[in-house]
Amino acid sequence: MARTPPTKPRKNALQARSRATVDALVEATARILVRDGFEKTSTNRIAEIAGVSVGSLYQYFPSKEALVAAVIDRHNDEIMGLVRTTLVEVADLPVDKAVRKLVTVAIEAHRINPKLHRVLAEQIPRTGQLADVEAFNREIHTLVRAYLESRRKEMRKVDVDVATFICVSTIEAVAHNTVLDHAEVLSEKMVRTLVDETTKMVVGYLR
Amino acid sequence: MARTPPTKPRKNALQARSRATVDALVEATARILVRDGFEKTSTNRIAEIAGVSVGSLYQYFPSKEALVAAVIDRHNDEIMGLVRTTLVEVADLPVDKAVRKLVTVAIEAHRINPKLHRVLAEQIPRTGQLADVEAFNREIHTLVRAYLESRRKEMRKVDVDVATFICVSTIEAVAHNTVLDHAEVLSEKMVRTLVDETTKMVVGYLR
Amino acid sequence: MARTPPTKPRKNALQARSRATVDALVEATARILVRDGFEKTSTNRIAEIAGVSVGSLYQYFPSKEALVAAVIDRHNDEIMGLVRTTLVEVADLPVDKAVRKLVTVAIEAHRINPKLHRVLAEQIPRTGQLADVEAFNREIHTLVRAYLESRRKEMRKVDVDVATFICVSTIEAVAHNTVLDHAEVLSEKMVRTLVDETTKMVVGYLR
Amino acid sequence: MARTPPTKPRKNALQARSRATVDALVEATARILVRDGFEKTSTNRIAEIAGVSVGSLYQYFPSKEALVAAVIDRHNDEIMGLVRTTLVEVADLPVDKAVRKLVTVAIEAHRINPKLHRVLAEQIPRTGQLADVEAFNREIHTLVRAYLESRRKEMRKVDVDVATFICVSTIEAVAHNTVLDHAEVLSEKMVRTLVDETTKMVVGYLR
DNA sequence: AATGAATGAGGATTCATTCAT
DNA sequence: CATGAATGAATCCTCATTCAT
Repeated sequence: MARTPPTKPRKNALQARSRATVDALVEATARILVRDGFEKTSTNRIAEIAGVSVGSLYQYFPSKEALVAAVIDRHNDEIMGLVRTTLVEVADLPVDKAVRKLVTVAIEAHRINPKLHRVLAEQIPRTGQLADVEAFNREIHTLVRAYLESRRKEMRKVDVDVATFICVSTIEAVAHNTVLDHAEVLSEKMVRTLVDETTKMVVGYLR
Repeated sequence: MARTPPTKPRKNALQARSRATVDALVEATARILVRDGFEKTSTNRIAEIAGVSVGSLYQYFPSKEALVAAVIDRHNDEIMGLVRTTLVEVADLPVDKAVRKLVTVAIEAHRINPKLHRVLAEQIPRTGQLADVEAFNREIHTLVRAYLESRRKEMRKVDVDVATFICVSTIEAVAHNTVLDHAEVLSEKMVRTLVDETTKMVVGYLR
Repeated sequence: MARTPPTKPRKNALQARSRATVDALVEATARILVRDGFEKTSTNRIAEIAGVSVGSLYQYFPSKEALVAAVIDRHNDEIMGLVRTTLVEVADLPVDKAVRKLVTVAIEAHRINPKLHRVLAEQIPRTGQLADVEAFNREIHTLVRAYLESRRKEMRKVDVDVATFICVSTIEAVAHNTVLDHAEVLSEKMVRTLVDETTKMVVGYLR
Repeated sequence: MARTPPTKPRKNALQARSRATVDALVEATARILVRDGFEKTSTNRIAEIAGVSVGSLYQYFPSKEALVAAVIDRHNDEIMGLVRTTLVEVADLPVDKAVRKLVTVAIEAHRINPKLHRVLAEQIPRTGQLADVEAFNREIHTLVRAYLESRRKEMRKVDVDVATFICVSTIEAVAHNTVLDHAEVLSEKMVRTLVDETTKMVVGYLR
């Protein structure tokens, strides 16, 4: 394995000014990542767009990768916010209603920032410390698994882990391809159709 | 939009020696891509591993991207070979048998060279001329769609395009996650279970 | 000639607190110089180790060089303390006793802080204002010369300046090489032998 | 210990053009080292002065330190050439003649390029792989020791290692200080006086 | 006086690409 | 056709120093 650059933030930046700088840097990174892709994202450029000097950048982030990692974390947090909320809402619903909500939220999550999502999906491995991403995946798996476990009586006999794996993969893939392939032109009707169909498939599979 | 480098091979390399050089270069590119990742894949290194001078490399490929594109094409060709063959074999089979075969071949395809697959999946967009990849996706879609169309009578009423989209997404995702997440440790039993379950879901959905 | 940075301390630091800060800074500089070498000695690091902000550092020292110069001065002062004392003690002693004492004190001086001594020996020219170092050398020369002058009757006919130059060079070199080459492993027996031999050589030369 | 950059040349550069490039780089490094000192010696500057691109520099030297090491080696080779020759010439001479020649050659050696000598003396430790320098010192010690050993009968009873250490240190120090302190203004008369006196001291010591 | 966030010039190094041989 | 030396723009990152608070 190649050695990877450090990814942990350098300071915690609790003061207001620092906080603003850090935010500007992460925001700028996200923007450039979307506009130019990972390879063309240089630290000098990030600093420039953030309206900050390179020196400040390195005061808070030890490397380019650390910035990308911060962007990933921020994005994942947004997504996890949605997903967690949904899974709580869904806890007492029957499988069909729940799956529909999950499919819907998956698409919503991908729509938060589709281009960023794509770039990040591509760049995550290069970030080195992808621990956060694995944690992200694990949490989703755990939450979904817990739901399925609690609804076992409505379902046919399945290995819950296998079912979780297949459902999460499927829903994620449909959402990903829906949002990313069809880019910006995504009619509400189309979305509804895809939600319907995906729900049908997953629910059919579980029961 | 940034201008992208040329990606077409420079000459047709009809002579035997040329052919060998080209092959060596593509092979070397693939190997380094797997070993070191895209960022550390330099043309000088590729030439060295291929046992050729950089000058010769540029005789056959106008840019680094062209080499990566060639690797992608070669990999996609291998996959498409499998898929096309399978879809021919499957043409006269009922949906359940057919889906099972498709799921199986999807996993096989991902197992051809999982590491390369992963790297390529990450690098493709950066290649500029991603036309090839879209063509690849389009062909798969077309082939599967044709099969489903021909088997309409076994299926419930669905929009064939939507069904194709969902089925292809699902099968691809399960295969991808199965092979890449579970890395090298993938028991045959596990594979069979996942094939069974995925088949069950997709077939259940189509009928 | 390149312009050199200012090297004089910024204020006289008469207040007790100031004095403490200055000391802490000089001490920190010396420590980092020894630990990390000149190139890795940064003002931010010095301030940190000294438990002071960079801003404060620049309140007392106008440049990094000024700090290094302060360290050099402090070190030279320690050495000159020893040497002056010894030359006073030695004033009434015959040449053989005197030389032995001088050789001994030279080795002692190098042993005060050998690592710092080495780093400083390497860095001094870069300090710009190497005036202090020349002053240091001049004072030693002057003191030794005065002693030799006063003992002329015990000695053969020599140019006192030449003799001073050769004696000081020799004693300094033996002390330097003894301490720095043989690093930490320097038995007392070895030291005694070297003192004996060097004394023999120098005394033999003078008489 | 801090990690040190690589110091071994990258290629052997046997072709004529390469050889010229390498020479130009080493020569340029020496010149800049003398003119601006180690800290201001940047690779871009070296390349510029050498009339070569930075890229070429890095084709042959993996780091700035490697270049400095090459300069040191070249300089040491020049000196060792002189010293070896002298020790051969001196092999059959009595101690007094021999020492005189050695003192003379030591001063000559320091006069090859006094400024470079000074800078290198200061920078050697920072070069990391100082192996070559130690080898250099070891060889001098070995050669001188062998001579003294062979002339034992002319000498009083001494530990040959101790005598070698003291003689080499002394001669080196006098030469060093003579050439470097008195900079450019060094009359032949002065040199002769110093050679005479140093020889007298060392010979007196050995007999 | 002290703080420490911010600055940005400058330095080391890489690598796709060209071109003289 | 092949070679591989040469190029130099571009990138990451450091650190002495300043200055608003």
